[in-house]
Amino acid sequence: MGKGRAPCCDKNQVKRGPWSPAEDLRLITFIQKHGHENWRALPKQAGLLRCGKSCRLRWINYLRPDVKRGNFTREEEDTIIRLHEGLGNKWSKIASHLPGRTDNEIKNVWNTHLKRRLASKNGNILQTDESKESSMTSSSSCSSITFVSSSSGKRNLEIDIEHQWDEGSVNKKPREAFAMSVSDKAQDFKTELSNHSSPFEEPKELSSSSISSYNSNITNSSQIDVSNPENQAGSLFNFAGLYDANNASEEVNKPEILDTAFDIPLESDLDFWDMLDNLGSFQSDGIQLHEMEGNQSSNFGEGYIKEAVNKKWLHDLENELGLEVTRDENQNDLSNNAAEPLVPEMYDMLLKPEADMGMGHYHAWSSSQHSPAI
DNA sequence: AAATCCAACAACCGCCGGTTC
DNA sequence: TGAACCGGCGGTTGTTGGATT
Repeated sequence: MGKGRAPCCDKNQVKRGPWSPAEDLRLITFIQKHGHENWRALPKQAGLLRCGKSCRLRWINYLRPDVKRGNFTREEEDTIIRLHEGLGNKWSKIASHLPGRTDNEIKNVWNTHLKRRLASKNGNILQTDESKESSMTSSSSCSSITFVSSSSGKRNLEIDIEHQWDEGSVNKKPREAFAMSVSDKAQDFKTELSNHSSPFEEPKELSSSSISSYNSNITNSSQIDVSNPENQAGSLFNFAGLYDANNASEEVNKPEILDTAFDIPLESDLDFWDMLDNLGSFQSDGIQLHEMEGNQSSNFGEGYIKEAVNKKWLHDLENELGLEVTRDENQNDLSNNAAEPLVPEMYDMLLKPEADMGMGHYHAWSSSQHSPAI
């Protein structure tokens, strides 16, 4: 073990604070192409003015495609509580039992929810509020749609179609209340969705079991198969959905070197530009159910009714969220229209077959060593 | 409507253990 | 053998935005 070690980086030379979309994109693109064998060298190689540690944390906790977002399910919470009894604050160990969850996220959940809940339990104070809360937090295990709208500590926007239709927004936590405000607006689709098989039925199959093939060892899962366009597109969607329009301007200690989004060299990032091309063609014609031939489209049932329901719901949702953007704008300026990528992500999540549904922020690319059993 | 409080969570910091030279 | 390097971990802080007063 060394001593008197040098700091990992010169704090004066690196940018700190929230990550900008351009930085995220650069990091994602670099890791997709080259992996992350050396975190310390990575920022320089990738052209990022960030500490290697910061890059690592950003990737692991946020950008990694297999990060599962959204509320913790009741099962997950119970698992955390159980594991914490045995392991204590060994967040990374606990995280290894929870596919898609990061140690940081678990730590936060513990500190903000579970610890308090246990405290009140132990004090015999736990009563109805507790059960209310648990019924809400458990909702995301099934068909929740999560639009992560920003990158820096802001609330995620979550719309849980199946579980929040019938709940009032009273006594909701902020996030749930906001989600409710959206789903309330969508109430007029409820009838339609109940009359026809809902586009969101599929995710039910998707609970934690379908994402069990998770590799918690980041080091061994660094490489995304960039030869697979689906990985590229999926990653971009995942990434792109992280921002809102305003966030792009949020900077701390701006060195102003990276904020010209998309200044990735054309020559060296052909994959990336291919990715953008795919994205553009994907969204340029609106919802492209027709392209989902064969088994994909069959996952959602067939016929125009569902398609119409999908479209209607989606457009209403876009309106509700203020995301409605002309397709031309989308294509012309991706970097300046940071809110736009939410739309393709929505499409992505809605249209992808069940294997990918719910993986909007979650891609299992390795399944070697994880054993969820406790 | 403004001020304050508080929950949530991304990000930072410092230390530790393993590995390399 | 031990200094240096590196990734990882756990604790803590800072920022944000909704809720409450």
